[in-house]
Amino acid sequence: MARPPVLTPQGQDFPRWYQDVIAKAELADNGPVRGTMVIRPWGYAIWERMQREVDDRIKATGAQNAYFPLFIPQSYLQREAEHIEGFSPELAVVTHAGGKELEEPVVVRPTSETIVNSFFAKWVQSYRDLPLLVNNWSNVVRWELRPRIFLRTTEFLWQEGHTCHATQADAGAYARRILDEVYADFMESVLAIPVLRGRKTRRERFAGAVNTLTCEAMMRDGKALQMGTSHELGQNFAKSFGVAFSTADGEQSYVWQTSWGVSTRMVGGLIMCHGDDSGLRIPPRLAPTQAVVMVVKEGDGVSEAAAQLVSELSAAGVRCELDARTDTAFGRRAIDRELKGIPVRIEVGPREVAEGNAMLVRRISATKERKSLAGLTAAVTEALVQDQDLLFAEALARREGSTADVGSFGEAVEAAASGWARITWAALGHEGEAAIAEQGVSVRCLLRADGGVPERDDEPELFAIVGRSY
RNA sequence: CGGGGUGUGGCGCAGCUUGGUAGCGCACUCGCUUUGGGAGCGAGGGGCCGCAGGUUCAAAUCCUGUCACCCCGACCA
Repeated sequence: MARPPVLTPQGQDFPRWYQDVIAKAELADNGPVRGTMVIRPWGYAIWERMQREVDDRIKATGAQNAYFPLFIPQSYLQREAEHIEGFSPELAVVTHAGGKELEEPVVVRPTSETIVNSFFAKWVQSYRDLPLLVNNWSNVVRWELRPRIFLRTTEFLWQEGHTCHATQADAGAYARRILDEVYADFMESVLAIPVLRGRKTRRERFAGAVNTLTCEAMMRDGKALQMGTSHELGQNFAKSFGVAFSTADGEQSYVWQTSWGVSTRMVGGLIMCHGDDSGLRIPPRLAPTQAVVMVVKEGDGVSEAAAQLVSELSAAGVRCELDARTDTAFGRRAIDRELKGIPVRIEVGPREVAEGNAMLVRRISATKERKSLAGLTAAVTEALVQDQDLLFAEALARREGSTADVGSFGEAVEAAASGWARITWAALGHEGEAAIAEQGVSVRCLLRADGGVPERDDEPELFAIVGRSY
């Protein structure tokens, strides 16, 4: 009966556990080119759910989707000095095509600020064209030295938003709105991942931005994951690309811009924030399949009862599927669903049908209860709501319990071995930031004392959250 | 780029020291028995031993070179 565990236990080797879950839950495979990945149907279904939820929120802020090209003239990248300096080490450049060498090499987009702005320059003429709010769902390529599937891949999928505003205040407010209403809301209410919203230090800022806002989450091993960023670009790109407009007074002015993105990295965050030694745990609001009705064993009326449950659950709005593959051992199927993180399992067999009930097995609360067939749909919908909250509460408690208030660099580094440290920015500063970097520890973000997002780096009484990161 | 390690069926590994023509577990196929927490038994299929040279009657094994990948340090969603 005692079998070796399906997955390497987290406590034994976390990175190994991560690789194991991805393989066993059939999320993805490594591609043939280093750093590339094949996202398998279950992994992609999760991504599609993320896309849907994020896309709805983006549109609610007034942005519209558009598409910009994969290939960008190399010269475009060079127009913004900091930007090219930041990205040049990781660019993939096409020098040959159509059987001959190209006159001007073409880069595969690492991000689209340059090509987007070259068109914004044409589209924006008047203050009446502002704000211009555009979002692009795409793939991008950044040649990675040390790839890690979903977390840091050479090619990844994401959305990148690009906006133009008439004033700095408007741009700043919009960058903040994306952070709050799109990213943090999605991560907390759908992914059930608590995030700290903060401001990046100069060192951690996006290449070409004047301010980078971030959502930082803690993984189960205590490391931080940057789940999403929203940047204020100031007028840097506007000046490089000539994105200017006539104000109501007839003056020429450069636009103020933002850009912001979340990527398939969130899938990695989902895995590492919620997964346990039995596999994935997908929050109900995200789960592509929320409930699976399993025929445990054939018998009188079993298939009919199972089919009936599926149709009742579907009618109640539960994303639901039937598993009647009784040619495969029950234990195998049950474990497979656990690995994939499906929130609720309903087990029906001859015993249950005879008694007029079914077994409700919950992945997140790890409970198993007998329920009458008549009350099952209500019990499932209630369980889905409760377990969404339970998962969030658990992650929040873990983060709180693994964050230490410290007063020195040394203590911060020590705390970062197992979690995060909170230290005043005055005590740390840029020198401290450089010092802890030697130990592989970085400032994840700056916060106000009340947890609010700072407007400036030099506000008094700021706190730095420091830790190891992916 | 610096340090450490590994390349053997789809996956994970043994075999190498002391050369003799490749094996184990999982997975896969077929059959029977099973089916309430990774089923059992039996029978099968599948390997350029990373690549290229060399030594030898004979190389997965010894020698030389080379490539790839993994882990740890400087950058990134």
